[in-house]
Amino acid sequence: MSTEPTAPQPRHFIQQIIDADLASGKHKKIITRFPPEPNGYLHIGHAKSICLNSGLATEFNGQFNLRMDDTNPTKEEIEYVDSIKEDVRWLSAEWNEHYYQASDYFDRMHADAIKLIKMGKAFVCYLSLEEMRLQKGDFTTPGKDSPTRNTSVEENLAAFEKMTRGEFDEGKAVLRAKIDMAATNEYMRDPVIYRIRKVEHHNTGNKWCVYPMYDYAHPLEDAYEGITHSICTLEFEKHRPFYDWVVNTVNTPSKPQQIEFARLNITYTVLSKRKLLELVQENRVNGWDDPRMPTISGLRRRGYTPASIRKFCETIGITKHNSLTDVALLEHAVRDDLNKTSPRFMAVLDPIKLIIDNYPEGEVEILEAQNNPEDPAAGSRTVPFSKTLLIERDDFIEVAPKKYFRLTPGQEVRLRWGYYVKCTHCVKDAAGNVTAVHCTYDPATKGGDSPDGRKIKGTIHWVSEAQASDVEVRLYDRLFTHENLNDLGDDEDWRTHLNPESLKVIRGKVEPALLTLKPGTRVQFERTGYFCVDIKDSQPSRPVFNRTVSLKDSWAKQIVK
RNA sequence: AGUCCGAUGGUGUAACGGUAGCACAGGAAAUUUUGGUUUUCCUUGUCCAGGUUCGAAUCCUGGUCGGACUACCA
Repeated sequence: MSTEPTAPQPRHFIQQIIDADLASGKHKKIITRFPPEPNGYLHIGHAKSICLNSGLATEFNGQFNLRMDDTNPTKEEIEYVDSIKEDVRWLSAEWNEHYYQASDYFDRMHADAIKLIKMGKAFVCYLSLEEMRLQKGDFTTPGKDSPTRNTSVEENLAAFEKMTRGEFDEGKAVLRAKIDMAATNEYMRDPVIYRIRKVEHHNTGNKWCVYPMYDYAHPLEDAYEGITHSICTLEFEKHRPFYDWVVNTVNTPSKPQQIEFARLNITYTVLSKRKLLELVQENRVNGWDDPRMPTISGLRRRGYTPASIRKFCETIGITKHNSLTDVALLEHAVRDDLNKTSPRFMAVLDPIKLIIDNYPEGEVEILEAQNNPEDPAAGSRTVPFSKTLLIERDDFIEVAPKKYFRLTPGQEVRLRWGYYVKCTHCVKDAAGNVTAVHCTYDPATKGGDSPDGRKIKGTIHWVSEAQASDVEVRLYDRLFTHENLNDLGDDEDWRTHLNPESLKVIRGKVEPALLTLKPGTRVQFERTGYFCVDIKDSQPSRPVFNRTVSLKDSWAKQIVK
């Protein structure tokens, strides 16, 4: 039996490299890794890398490692380690038992540094930072050799030992690889591989006062773990020759291959750890998990699902050229997911009274409402109905434009799950603001169908005033008003483009069923958008709702035209 | 300035010498107890100039434009 021929799945360049490596027998099994430095919270750009690396491991039946790249104790904290693990787990990238820390390799890296010294491939240099910069040369001029470049192996061994014991102050000595000061690639001009940092490390405490540099440490970490494909972003392209130099000169048993891909950029947001840290430190947002932040924790709190983020990462693909992804792609991914999965409720965000003049005073009816028309299995709930309701202020207009299907004097609309009502008139205050809308209902249309089959164009949502609850609703919008934050002039501060209206806090009126939801629950407010119960600030029976994303609104578009 | 990398609709991508396809965005319609969803249709593209070839988005040469790099950060 043969399966129906299907179109071949498009394969990006990294999958093709792996295909070839497996076919040639270079590798039997692949091992990938995600190696964040624990100096900040993960963001959607990291999600791209996590999905890529863990996805490749799954696809090729390989292994995925999570590794803290913690070689610089001055910037790293245990708080970040914990948040990173939580976020990677939330995205359901499974590392199983393969959790590692670069700092656990410090002994081995140090031994390999001694190996390099013995080979005459590394030396201790006493040049100051400034002197070293001057001797480095530039794009067009070769660098100058360090005065200690040709000292004996014995001297270097002793000097490195002194460094390691803490006999030098910070900045007084470094260990450098001995390669070529005239190399066209600056990263090959005797790069520093160990520096002195007399700082406590969150994992190794005060055991060390010398710490390996990224360019030296990273290839070794990969090699120690047997990583086959070490995937990083484009800015490391020029580091690759040194990566290979380390692997080949130390001659590690396994020889990982570095592959670079383009990092993610999204319109109307910043995606650099430094800028995100500044937003937090300058209190421009309320922490790393502020729902406006593009961090994983921010998106989670905003109501994004892991599946929607994974879908987004799949959609944007993997290439080597820099691009700017429209945030609409992200929003589409979450709408698409939430549309299928979230139960519907009625909530009125900008209430105005609707009084049904011919409805009995004091009567309360219990109506049945479907939870999700997309999913009959989601069942139904009940909503109370009475003479005085609250509806959206937008759903009434005294003088209606063409094709307005909502309430306007003389027009009939359907109250969702309720009755047909016909608008009669409105009441205004002294200033001319509408304070209440009046209507009459047709008792024969209970549930929203009319026996005579007459068609109603507009259906609006509502809550019964007496039974409605007052809740806090947070309406989030994009954090920046500028589309491409990478495109600013040198003297232009990205902060000036912050959107002053990125957060609006309002009080809404909601149906009773909305009060008992657990924090983190995602729902749709019918005709409005997707919301979730805030996981931090909600209290029992006092939920706070975060707007994840609004529904598409083609009427709003039409009205603009 | 040098080296390296890249260039496909408005945006993100696919096509690996043989019909430029998909998704988003935008537009039109049908369906709809959400102006949502769903369905159908439409608009819009191979950076430029040469070359190789029966045939080029794809290979070659030259240009143009964009990005990365000048840390004892990662």
